[in-house]
Formats: sequence, structure tokens, C-alpha cells
Amino acid sequence: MARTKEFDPDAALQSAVELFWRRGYEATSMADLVGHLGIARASLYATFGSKHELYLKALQRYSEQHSPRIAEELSRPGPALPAVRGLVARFADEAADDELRRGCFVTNTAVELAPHDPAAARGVEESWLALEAALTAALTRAQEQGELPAGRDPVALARMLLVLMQGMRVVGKAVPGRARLQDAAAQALTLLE
Amino acid sequence: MARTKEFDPDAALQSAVELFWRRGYEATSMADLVGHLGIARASLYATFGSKHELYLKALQRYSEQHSPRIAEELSRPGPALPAVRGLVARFADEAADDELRRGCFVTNTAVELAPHDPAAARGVEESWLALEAALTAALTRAQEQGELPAGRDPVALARMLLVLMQGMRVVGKAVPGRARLQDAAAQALTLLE
DNA sequence: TTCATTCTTGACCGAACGTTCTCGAATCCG
DNA sequence: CGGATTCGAGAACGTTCGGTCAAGAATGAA
Repeated sequence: MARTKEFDPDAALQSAVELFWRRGYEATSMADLVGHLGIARASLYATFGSKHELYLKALQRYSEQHSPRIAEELSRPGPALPAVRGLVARFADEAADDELRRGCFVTNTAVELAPHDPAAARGVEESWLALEAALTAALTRAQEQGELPAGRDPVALARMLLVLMQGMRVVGKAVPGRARLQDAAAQALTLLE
Repeated sequence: MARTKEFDPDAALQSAVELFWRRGYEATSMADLVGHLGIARASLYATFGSKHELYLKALQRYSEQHSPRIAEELSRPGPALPAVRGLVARFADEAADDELRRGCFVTNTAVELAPHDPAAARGVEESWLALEAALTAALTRAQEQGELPAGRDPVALARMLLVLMQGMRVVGKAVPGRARLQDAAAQALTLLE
């Protein structure tokens, strides 16, 4: 057999996530990646294929790290509405506190790549479908448990929260300051009363 | 004196808006611009300075074309609430119908350039402040005219609508389909009842 | 120990990048 | 007309881009 890898592909992919997340696709060069990942150029290509493939794998990794956490948070037994409110509030906080100005990797991909990159668009839609489904399920459960009035539409509410959360990431990335995002979150959450 | 310009700088800038709007900053090359604007490379530099300056001028031009229209729509005499509702509904429609997948030039700039480009960030914040102010004024007027209950907070509602509108542009750009955006807009608008 | 295999390293590739320059032709003012 | 100026077209600038290749070091199976 042959020689074993000296670097950890998982750790390298994680570094790629951080770089692409912070700078986006076009503005990140392979030279940047080689420097930041600490592995040789050829090893990078041998392990991940191309810049585009590496980006898609980084996006997938990001989703795998964040989506389950959100789904778990929203499906925990007990009252469902506080979980939804907490999630939205946390999004507003994270978006406002975003010192590295990274925003959300998925949102960034939606703006920069999705319109002309079918594979990237698929990754974005997957993330959004998962988030929408988790929110819908939680809101439906809240309704069944009497936390949310019967007249409300869980699907429509989930969609409105999904769209709002994308906006929060965009606004927080471009302009510092928490007042705007906290007002926005607070107003949206009055729809859940 | 010298020879007069043979091309129309205004029309050239408009072409630059369309190209940058559709493809973003990094993904648009000077060669693309030269081809699309129909003017010589040297003339482009003589007239607009650099790629970065051209982008900033294109962003400014975009804002000058869109902001006044929105402000006018929201400040028209008569009932104020229908104007707000109409604006949000129009945003949802435009975002969902975005066949060129351009999104909003300001939103795109917020994601791609604002985090590391102070001049671009200033342009984004200007647009958002103008939109937020116009929405706040309209909602305040609606309250004075008895269209909106007295307890509501016009500033917070305006911020929530601003953030939601950014999200709509992002979602519409990445994923076709109107159901999600129309649900989102409809839910948000119930806050204005 | 030998040998096939796969790793790392770093030089290297052609193409594309943003920008500047040269050029002759065209235009205006005096 | 003459001299100044700007035009279009394109060559050329040095740099950086994404991607490849050749050579040697390191490894595990026999």
C-alpha cells in the first residue's frame, strides 16, 4: 500500500468553510486557500478536485453543521413557541454581532452563486427547505398545544420567518448596529401571539 | 478645444448598471464592460476612472433611479396604508418574477462588497436609511389618519419591512417560485391591520 | 529489504485580470 | 488652415488566476 495523508482533510475543509464564508467565492483565490489551509496546492486538488467542488463541499459542510442544530432546537419536547421565538431572537443577535461580517454562508451563496450555478442553488434550496419545514413543524405543534391561535397559517408564518431571517443576515453583514434587527425581530414575533 | 465625445456617458453608465447588477462586482471583468458598453477601453477609464469607481457610480445611479420612485409612492396624498401594502406586494412580485435573477443591486452590494468596502457600505446604508425613513413617514401618517392603530410602533414596523424586503430579494434571486414570497408578504402585512 | 504506491513540495502552464499606452483618424476652436 | 484634444481599436504592461506536472520523500505489503 501507499503512504498515508499527513493532513486532516476534515480540518482542511473546515478552514475552507471559514475562508469562503468570510470572502465569498470569486474573492477567494486558490493561493489564499493554499495559505490558509496549510496544505500543498497539489494536495488540495487531489483531495477536493477543483475550487468549485471545494466550495460546494464547504457549503454542504456548513449546512450539516447548522441545520441539525436548528432542527433539534425546534423539535425539543415541551412548549414549541418559545423555541421559535428564541431561534428568531438568536438569529437577530448573531446577525447584529457579526464582527467578521460573514453573514450566513447559505445566504451569501444565494446571492453570489445561485443565479448561475445550479449545484449551488440546489444546496441553498435544500437548506431553506429544511429550515422552512422545521419552522412549520414547530408552529404546527404550537398550534396543537394551544400556544398559537387556531386561525394562523403555520406554513405561511414559517415562510415569513425564513425570508426575514435571510434579510437579517444581509442587513447585519452590511451595517453594524443591533437596533434595526431587534426591532425587526420583535415586530415579526408579535405575529406569533 | 477638443473633439467632442462620441458616446453618451449616461447611456454607458446605464449599461454598466445592468451588467454589475446581473453579475456582481468580481464576476464582471473590464473586458465584459468594454464589450457591453460599446465604448473603447481607454474611453471607459478616462470617463469613469477605474472599475471600482465605475461600480460605485453605477450603484449611485441605481439608487437615484429607484429611491425617489419609492419615496414618491409612499408620500402621495390620501390614504397611506394602501401605499405601504402596495409597495411590499410589488417587492414580492418583482422578487418572484426576477427572470434575470438579478435581485436588488443594493442588496447584492450589501452581501458582496459592503463588509470590506467602506464606500460601498456607505451607499448601501444611504439607500436603506432612505427606505426606512420613507416607510416610517408613511406609517406615521397612516397612524395620524386613523388607518393604523395607535399602539403600533412606526419605526419598528418600518425596520421589519425593510429587513423583510431584503430577504425577499435574496430568496427570489436564488429560488424561483412566488408562493413563498407571497406568503411572507401576506403574513407581514397582517401587522399593519 | 524491496517495491509499488501515494504523499508533499515547488516550479510551472496558458489564460485572464485591471490598467496603461500607442496609434492614426476625427473633430472642434481660433 | 493649424494645433489641440479626444476618439476607437488594439497591443502590451505586470500580476494573478485556476490548474498541472515532475521529482523525491514516506509509507505499507510482501
